[in-house]
Amino acid sequence: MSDHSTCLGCEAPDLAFAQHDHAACSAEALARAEAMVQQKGLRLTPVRRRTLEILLENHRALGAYEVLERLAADGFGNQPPVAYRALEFLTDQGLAHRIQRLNAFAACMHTGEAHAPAFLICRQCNLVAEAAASPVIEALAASAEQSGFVIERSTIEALGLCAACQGAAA
Amino acid sequence: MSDHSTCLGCEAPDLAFAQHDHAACSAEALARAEAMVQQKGLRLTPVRRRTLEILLENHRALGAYEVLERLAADGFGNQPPVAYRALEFLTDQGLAHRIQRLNAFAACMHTGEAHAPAFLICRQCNLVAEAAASPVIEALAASAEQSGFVIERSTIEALGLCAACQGAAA
DNA sequence: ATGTATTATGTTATATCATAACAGTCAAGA
DNA sequence: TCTTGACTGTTATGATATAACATAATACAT
Repeated sequence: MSDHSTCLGCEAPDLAFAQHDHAACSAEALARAEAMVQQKGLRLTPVRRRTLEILLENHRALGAYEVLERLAADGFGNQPPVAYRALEFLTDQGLAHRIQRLNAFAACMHTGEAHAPAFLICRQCNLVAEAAASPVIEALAASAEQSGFVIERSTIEALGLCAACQGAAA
Repeated sequence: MSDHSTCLGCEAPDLAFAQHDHAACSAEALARAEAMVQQKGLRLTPVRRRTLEILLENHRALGAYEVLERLAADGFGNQPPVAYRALEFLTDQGLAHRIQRLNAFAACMHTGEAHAPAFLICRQCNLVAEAAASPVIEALAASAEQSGFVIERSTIEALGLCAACQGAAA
């Protein structure tokens, strides 16, 4: 599955903040993950799959220990490496992203698509949306190149208020 | 002092990676910090001043515990809050920046100037340069606004290789 | 100059985040 | 079926960060 014609994330870049059929949204991400992993000859083992499901439950970022708690409740190991390893697998494969600012992890909403993500983090409701960062990164790369610096990986995270929370605060 | 005609940082956006008179560079940043703090009616106390000096010694980012070690050696307290509080003061006042990716802190090279910084971090020599992120952030803000998200603070950090380290690696 | 409020520093204790190292288990292919 | 590599679990520890309270310095009004 590399066809994104049905990719909810692609239709709504700020999906997390929009009303949407979340059951479909997460089911699709899971299916996409399974296909991707299989195609690479890797294994979406029970812990890994469950970890992804947990992240997919909503568009918040979860700390490793939150994930661990959930995994332990489901009968998996309850020591930190269990969660960290599953999260590492998911982030390595692009199925999840690490949000530096929160020391937390969020499911990827653009699995399979080459994408340099930027994150919009609502400080009120904690929802995290994955926006396209390509133009942003290109601008940065161009400016960096003036001094010969070559960018390999970038972190772009914005903290603010989503539309709903602005309304609520007012 | 709010005149930037002599601001080394302004002349060379990627100062950290360029050869420069670092004694002058750090002395200027310190002087600028003192002026700025005084003008705001705040106090650049000995710990705070020393902390800034330590960060200014080179263009690397230092972890709080590295700073603490240095402070303790200079006769200040040797418990974490000593370093964290000084660093918090400096970052609150815009005299230093936190590098999320490294859990570390770097002296600000554009004190007093309104600036949204982006950081270029060389993974080889660990130098950190502070580049202008305004265009980058504006692009991001424009895209975020489409869904009504309002950005308050952003983190833009790029990891890569500086010109010198590319040469060394080759 | 003296008392009072504020700000800053120091210390203890603990919370939170993350990984090294090793042992046991499972799955796939020779 | 044996072996190999990958995965999971556990123990232990390291690294980063903050809460809470006691003491000290400063500012400032009287």
